Order: sequence, then C-alpha cells, then structure tokens
Amino acid sequence: MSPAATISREVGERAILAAADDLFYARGIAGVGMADVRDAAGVSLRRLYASYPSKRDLVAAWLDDRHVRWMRWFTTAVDRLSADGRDPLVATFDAIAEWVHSPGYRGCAFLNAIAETTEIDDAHRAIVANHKRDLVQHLVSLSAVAHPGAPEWLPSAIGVLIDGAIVQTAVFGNDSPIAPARAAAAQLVNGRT
Amino acid sequence: MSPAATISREVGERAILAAADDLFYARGIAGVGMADVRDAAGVSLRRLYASYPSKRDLVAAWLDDRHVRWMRWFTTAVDRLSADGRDPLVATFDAIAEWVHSPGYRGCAFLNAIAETTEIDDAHRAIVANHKRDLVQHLVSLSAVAHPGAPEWLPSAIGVLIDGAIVQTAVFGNDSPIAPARAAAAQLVNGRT
DNA sequence: GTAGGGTGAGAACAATCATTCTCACTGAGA
DNA sequence: TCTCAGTGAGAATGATTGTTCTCACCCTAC
Repeated sequence: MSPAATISREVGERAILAAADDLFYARGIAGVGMADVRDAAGVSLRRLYASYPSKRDLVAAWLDDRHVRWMRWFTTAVDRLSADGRDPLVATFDAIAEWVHSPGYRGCAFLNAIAETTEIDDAHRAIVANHKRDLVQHLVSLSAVAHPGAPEWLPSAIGVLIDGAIVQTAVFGNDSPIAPARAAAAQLVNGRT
Repeated sequence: MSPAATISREVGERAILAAADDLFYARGIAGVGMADVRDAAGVSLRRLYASYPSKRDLVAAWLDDRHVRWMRWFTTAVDRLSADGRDPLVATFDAIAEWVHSPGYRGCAFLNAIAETTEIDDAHRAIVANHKRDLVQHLVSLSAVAHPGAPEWLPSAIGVLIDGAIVQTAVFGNDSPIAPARAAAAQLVNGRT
C-alpha cells in the first residue's frame, strides 16, 4: 500500500471509530447497522470491511478504543476534582456526576454491551472484564496514596458503588443515586461516621 | 370462550411465561425468537399470539411476572438469612451471594433488558425503574426497623451496592465483588468500623 | 350424523441486516 | 496516451425473524 493510501486508511479508521462510538453508545450494538457506521463515518462499505473484516471486529476495536479514552477521562477528572484536597475516592463520584449530566449519557457502554448477548462474544467479554479490572486497579492506587491503612476491600467496595451508581442513574434517568453513593463512600473512607 | 378454553388459555400462559423467563434470561431478548418460546412452552404460534399480540407485549408480561417473583424470592431470602439476628441490610448480600451461585446466573434480568435498546420500549423501561424503586423501598422498610436512627441515604446506598455487586459478578463471572460490598455494608450500618 | 367455530402445524410474507459482488471510474506510472 | 490495481456506490445474496395466513382437523351442539 502506498504511503498516501496508508494515511487515508488511518484517517478512515479514526472516522470509523468515532462514528462507531457515537452510534453504538447511543443505540446499542444491535441497533446499529454497518451501513449506519458507513454513513456516519463517510467511508465506503468496502473500506469499512477492509479495516474491520466483520462487525465483531469493529465492536472489539470500539471497546478497546473506548476503554483507553474512558480511563483517560476518568483519571483526569478525578485528579482535577481532588486537587482541592478532597478525598480522591470520594471525588470519583463527583466525576461520575459530571458524566451523568453530560448530554447523551446512557450508562456504561461496557455493561450495556455485555447485556447484548446476540452481539457479544468471549473476546468482547474479556475486554469488558479487563475494563472493570483496570478501573478497580486505579482505585487501588488512589487508595494506597490517600488511605494507606485502609482495609483491603475498600477500593473494591468503591468500585462496586461506582458501578451501582452508573447503572442506577441509567435506569432512573436522573442523578438521584449518586448522592447516597457518595455519602456512603465518604463514610467508608473515614472509617467512621 | 368456554370455561374449558379459559382454563386451557391460563395453563398456556403460565407455560409461556415460564418458557419466556428461561429463554429471555439465558439468551437475552433479542436472542430469543417467538418460535423458540413456542417450542419451549409447547403451545402453537397461534395461541402464543392470542395471549400476547406482539413480542413487546410478551416481554412486558415477562418483566411484570419476574418482578413479582424476584421480589418474593428476595424478601423471603433476606428474612431467612437474617433470622439468626444478622443485620438484615447486611444479609441482603448473603441473599445475592446465593443467587450468584445458582446455576445459570447471568446478572439482573432487568438491567440486562434495559441495555437491549432494540428490543425495549418506554413501557419496559418503566417496569424496570419500578422494579428498582420497589427494591429500594423494601430496603427502606428493613432499615426503618433495624436502624431507626440511620441517615436517610443508608437504604439507597445499600441499593447501589447491591446493583453494583450484581453487575460486577455478572461481568467477572465470579463472586469476588460480593465480599467487599458486604464488608462496606457492614461498616455503613454500624456507623463505624 | 353433521355443520361450524376454534385450533394446531407450519408455510408465507415482509423487513432487516451482515456480508459479498458488480461495475464503472480514477489516478499513478509506463 | 494507455494500462490496471484499487476504489466508491450501491445492488445482490442469504439468513433471520416477527407476524399473518392457509388448510386440514376436531370437538361440540343440534
């Protein structure tokens, strides 16, 4: 492939992943056809299939890409929100609150994907499990710095609260579950009331 | 309709709902065709459509039915597990643990359903939101008895922990998230370590 | 015994995709 | 100018599936 063609392919793949993210997140995987991705990305079906030989491949690439971007967003947001001295584990709920209030919020793309059994295979499931493991791992790092003596289960418990808050906000369509989750986190990190 | 035909219809509807529960929960809504339900229920397509004029109707009836049965199971299990004096809010995680270890566990049917955008409409979403509200409401009752002076957010926080534990056990395919969730709940209800 | 409403079994229909294929075109190199 | 590998646009294919329709059959009421 010529250098120009290589660049063209890379530009196309970025457009495809951006379109896939918009569409898959908003409508679910089954709700998006390859033709929809083609239209939104402005590429031809031929190029779409040249870059991603099947929809499953495209979904896997999308999940990989979203994992990287979501973790970058999350860690950055938590750093920013805890820069005032706020507890970083508690600040995670302020980050989630910002996300919930952003337009088009529809819960966790990874959890949504897993529920779509028809569209998902074991490779996808592994990406999702890995995403959640990485999230908890980051919470472990935050906890190690802010609460060196905390019980070992603390970061995992915060992770459970985060996922619970994400799915409940999606179910209820409002941010009401965040306040109790945050209050619980605040009590947990203090080790007392 | 003759009395005999009415009985026959009711028997058929019970078989249909039982089949729908097995299939929809195991494979997701999109993964189950009306023909699959017909085969599993042992009724004809004609009777299936006579009882539930569309797949959406069947899904709604299934969610309604499952809500009633799940709440009955949950309240009974928590009562049983807290009969030894254990804190009922903490015992909810022991109930969830039993569920997670049961064969065929695949997370919360309601949360799974919501994620299948193609198959779900606003009526279904309302049933799911109502299910989660009822769950929290039951936690409020338990809390009012066991922890009259607890902060108002406590039952909601337990609800967030429960949903987080359910989705994470489904994602990871094991019960590892339950122990930290339970430990967190125990600390929260004690108001101290 | 027999007419007729209701039923089972499954064929038929229509819509929706994922994926492949056709065909005309383009632009780079000879 | 000519050639041809690669491309865009979108038609064709094949599979799936929700829903309706056909037709032969059965039970019940007369």
